[in-house]
Amino acid sequence: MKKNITIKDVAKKASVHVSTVSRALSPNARASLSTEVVERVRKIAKDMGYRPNRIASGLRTNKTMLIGIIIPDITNSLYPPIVRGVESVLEPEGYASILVDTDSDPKREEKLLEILLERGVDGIIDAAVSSHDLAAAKIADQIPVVTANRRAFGSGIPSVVNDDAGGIKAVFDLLVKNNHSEIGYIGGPRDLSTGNARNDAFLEASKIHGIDAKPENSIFAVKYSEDEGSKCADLLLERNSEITAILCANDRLAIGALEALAERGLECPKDISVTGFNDIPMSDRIPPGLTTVRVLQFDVGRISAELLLKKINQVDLAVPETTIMPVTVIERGSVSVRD
Amino acid sequence: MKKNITIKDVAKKASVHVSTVSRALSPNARASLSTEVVERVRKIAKDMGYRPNRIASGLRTNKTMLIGIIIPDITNSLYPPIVRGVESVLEPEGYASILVDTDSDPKREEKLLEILLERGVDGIIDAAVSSHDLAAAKIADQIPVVTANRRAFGSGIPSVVNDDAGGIKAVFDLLVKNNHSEIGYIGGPRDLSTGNARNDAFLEASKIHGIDAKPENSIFAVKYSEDEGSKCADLLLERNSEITAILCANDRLAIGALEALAERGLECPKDISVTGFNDIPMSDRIPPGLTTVRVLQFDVGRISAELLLKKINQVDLAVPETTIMPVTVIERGSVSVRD
DNA sequence: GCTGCATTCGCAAACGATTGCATTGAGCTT
DNA sequence: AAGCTCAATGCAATCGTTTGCGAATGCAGC
Repeated sequence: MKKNITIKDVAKKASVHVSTVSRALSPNARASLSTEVVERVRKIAKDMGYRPNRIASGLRTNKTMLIGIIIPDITNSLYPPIVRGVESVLEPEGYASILVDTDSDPKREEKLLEILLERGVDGIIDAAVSSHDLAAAKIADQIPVVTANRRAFGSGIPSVVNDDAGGIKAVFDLLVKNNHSEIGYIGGPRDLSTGNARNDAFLEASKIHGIDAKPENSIFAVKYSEDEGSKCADLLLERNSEITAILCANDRLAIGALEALAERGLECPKDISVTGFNDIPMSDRIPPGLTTVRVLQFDVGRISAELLLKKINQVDLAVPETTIMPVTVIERGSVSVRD
Repeated sequence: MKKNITIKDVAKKASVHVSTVSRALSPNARASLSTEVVERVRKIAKDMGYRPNRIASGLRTNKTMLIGIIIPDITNSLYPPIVRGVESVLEPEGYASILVDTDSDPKREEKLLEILLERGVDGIIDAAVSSHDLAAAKIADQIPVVTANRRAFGSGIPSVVNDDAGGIKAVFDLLVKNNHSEIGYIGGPRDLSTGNARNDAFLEASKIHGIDAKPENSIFAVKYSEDEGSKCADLLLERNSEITAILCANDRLAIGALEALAERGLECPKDISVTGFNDIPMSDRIPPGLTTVRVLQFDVGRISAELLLKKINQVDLAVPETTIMPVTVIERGSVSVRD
């Protein structure tokens, strides 16, 4: 594996000083050089196959052009679109991204934040924050941070999230419109802002529609998984067999719920309606087709990155603390109209 | 945002030379120092909140402890497990990874490889190579590269792949065992090693079973997508209505095929059986449950990373050029037994 | 008390790029 | 022709670490 060509090699071949090469290659500094020299140096550099060393440049300028992306788990289909959204704005600007997974472990999140700092990332997109995240808050006054999909309450970290409340209310409305009144709720984890917001919204929606939110009709999953969804659905039905619809804080919970229904010999939507949240891939293909709330994860990532760039480039520019992305109810087969 | 603490600050506070601090903090060099000094320096460094600057260290040592992961598209559920597998071995060794998506565009792949080199990654895992990839081959003699899930024929790049041939033969066997003999085939893209291998295996399996592989029973998708699967299935059925089973080179093609069947009013598996490849998430939940070939993507990533580490640490150590991971047929509902 | 050898640490040069400042020289003014 | 300006380029320090080498110290052996 051969030695890399440096700016010094180019300088020698062009018989100019290294600083001249540096300037010739830098779009900004180029102006202070004669066009002939710029042309000559650039040609020589190209011919020699010169490849700038971003490490050296990063050391000198204190900008690595790297950003860190923290997510709970890339195998969870909710997160890849966020990553792509982030990349869609960062890559054209010359940034690359270091991706890390926390596995929803706050300890790991803290450690990974530290690792990212060691590597001198210019900013961090954190999609793995807990609702009251101390680690993230601490990091956020050392380096620009934006949270995506979730928020860390009281941290002052700008966040880009989906309209969790609006989505829940909308599906609630839909259920009520279809004459459901005994509605079960499988909530999200309370230590996540999404869980928080959706749970609160469910209560509020009940109140608005004048429906008594009986405690036995609500249950809270400890994590967003299919298994949890099944368990919760089972409990719900044991506690109240009058339930005609189950509103779930998340698609995976909903899929689990569907499974639990099937095992009990209950048919969806004929016997019981089910709704989800997120519109994850395949939720249209799982029978009877999940009625759910579509979120714009790509755009969540995109806008997070835009905000982050602003914070990086203009340190004390005020950016919106909370950006809420619109959601849309996607009606499929899992909700029936009662008579 | 406050200035970072450097080794120099620690040195001053400990009233020792920076080199002493460096050695005290390095697990290897630590031995050449007295234990008292080591202890004292480490304590002071910790108390001051010293955080090593990997950029500076990388410049000096010419090792960034970064590796690049190239995949076609992280939103394709086939790839996240590979990424996690890679991370599972690299993270404990102190590596972080830069993830990039090619969108299956060879031009982009080439550009991204260049970007990774500029950033001084210590090695690259490429899961986006085409079957005859020149860009990857060129890069591979400048820096350690391992391909995952796919291979670049004739490039000499070590690859970790699934037993594509074995998987296809196994499902073929299964179909034959269930008395299917008029078998349609939706093949993979020819410019991918997976497509290549699976297509060849289909032909070979036909021969083994003494089944005439009629040209009109085979069709090749230009990419692995549900849409392509639908289109191909339609064509297949138009060309030969006697087909009783469609063997697909990939789950997404199979899902598309299932859709096409449904639109034609054909029932799977009663009228036509369908098989896939990969066992992607949700393929168990899509009715009637896809019979497919399970691949060990996490392990593909894991072993790729292990190979890469070996190449990084011992430049001229011979590593296996091809590592083939075992596959298993997962029987679900999409294959019927004919009488 | 001197020599010799280890042990422990400091010195300073790298790594490759960037950038404020100094220098050069050409062209212009008077 | 001297003085001046300004454009174009060179000089050298710097970013934070690592590491080969050499200096200092201490101790053992004689």
